[in-house]
Amino acid sequence: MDQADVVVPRQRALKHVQVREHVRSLIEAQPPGSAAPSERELVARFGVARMTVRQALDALVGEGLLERIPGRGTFVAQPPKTAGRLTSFTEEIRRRGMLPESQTLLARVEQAGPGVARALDISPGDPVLHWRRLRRADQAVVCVEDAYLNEVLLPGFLQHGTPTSLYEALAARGLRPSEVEDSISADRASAEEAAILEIAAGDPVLRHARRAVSDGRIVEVSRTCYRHDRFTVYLQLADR
Amino acid sequence: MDQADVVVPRQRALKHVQVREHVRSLIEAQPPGSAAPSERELVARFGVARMTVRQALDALVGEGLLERIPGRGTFVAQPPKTAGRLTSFTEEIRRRGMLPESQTLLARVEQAGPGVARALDISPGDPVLHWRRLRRADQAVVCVEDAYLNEVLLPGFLQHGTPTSLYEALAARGLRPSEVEDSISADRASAEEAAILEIAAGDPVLRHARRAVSDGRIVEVSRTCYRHDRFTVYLQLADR
DNA sequence: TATCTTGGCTGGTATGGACCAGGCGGACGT
DNA sequence: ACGTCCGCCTGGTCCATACCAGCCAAGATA
Repeated sequence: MDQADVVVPRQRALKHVQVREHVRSLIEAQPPGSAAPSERELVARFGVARMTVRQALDALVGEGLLERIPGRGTFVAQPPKTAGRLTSFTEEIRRRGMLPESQTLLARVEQAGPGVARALDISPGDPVLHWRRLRRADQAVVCVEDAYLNEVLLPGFLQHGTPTSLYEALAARGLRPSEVEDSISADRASAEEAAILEIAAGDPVLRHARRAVSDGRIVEVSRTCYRHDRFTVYLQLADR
Repeated sequence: MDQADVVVPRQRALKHVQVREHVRSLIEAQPPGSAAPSERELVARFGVARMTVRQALDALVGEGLLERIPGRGTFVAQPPKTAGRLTSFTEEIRRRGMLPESQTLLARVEQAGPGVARALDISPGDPVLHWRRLRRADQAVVCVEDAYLNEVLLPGFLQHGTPTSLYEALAARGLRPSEVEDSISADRASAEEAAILEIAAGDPVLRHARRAVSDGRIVEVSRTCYRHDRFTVYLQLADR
């Protein structure tokens, strides 16, 4: 093996990706309904074939960012539409125009118990990161969350301070969840939960359990207990 | 205007549609993982350009029916995966292997109040079907549901008895919801709800509100109140 | 026999040309 | 002043060709 084989993965930018990202940056600040560059215009600007431009636009149309109207042009599609999907607490609170905060109550490596081990698809006793946070929105206490992370996938995850957004930290490691299994139920607050959430024991709470999968690997298992008066889950589902 | 202009809209079958449907029929009986015809094979078979074949296969890949593997071929994808989506109470209970039952407490045409009118996107005072049902799973009381239906879209809906499954009845009229907006929260049972659900007033309940859209028209708005000890919402979400 | 090379397959990217139908506005004729 | 028609622009469809990278098995080589 000579040096020539030790190439940096210098992926030469694909034409259609260049065009796609250029258009994406053009339209992301545009209001819905405004016109995107025409296909032939992009052909001239980038010096590429029209099929290449169409491939780029197809991707954006597929993402729901653009809308084609034959005979008229290509336009920025209506607002996010099916927004807020697969979001974390931080992202969800921000989306509602509030300021998310997070106070770590506990962050340590534990040995997985049988329940957590099964949920994370590891063996009981394997190391897991247990991270308990009290979460606020605009200063008001909203929920307490216990997250269990597969330590093997996240070496030294909590060494350099605790990130604000778990999902953003996972994304930075290429482990952003792409699929989740959630369960949502109502229950009574335990004495411990009530103390943390500043409510009375037995008050209604919303429980949310999540198993998050990234690239076929289970990266996060969490259980969250919400004050019933400060949080509602909103969902948009579509059959396709 | 002569007769030549009065053409039947004889849409000559588009090539890529022909190829797409042919491949669809080929693969719909195949087990996941089996190979689909290669692109060049389809080019030869249909006498079309490869771009056309790719356009056809792109559509099927987009539908999740096919999966491309560079250097290997195109294969029938794993089954839909994301099962049980956009289901009604009846379907959801059946999916859990229990027997759903429904007892109509109220079924009549009312004048829409301001809240329901806004949710149904009609004017206050317009006629709406109000249908309240007590719902059971394996005989056990689970929830009470208030559904409001757009009377204009469903003439004589409750005339010939009340259907068991609302969604199946809607499907029979081509109005099965394709998109829904849900909100889920925890709360305390009101005195009336508690009496119906055979629990104590103030006990925790899970509230579920839904706006269901079919073909761009809002067909159903409902509010459901679940006993916290007998129902949990399960969800599978995926980013795409 | 075990390893290496190679060529034939796959899908992925890209070019450049061609024609169609539909939206739309300006030029034209009434 | 008004309506019609035509030409330009748009995206939609389709063709023929070319080269790339990855997979894989068969044949060549050590």
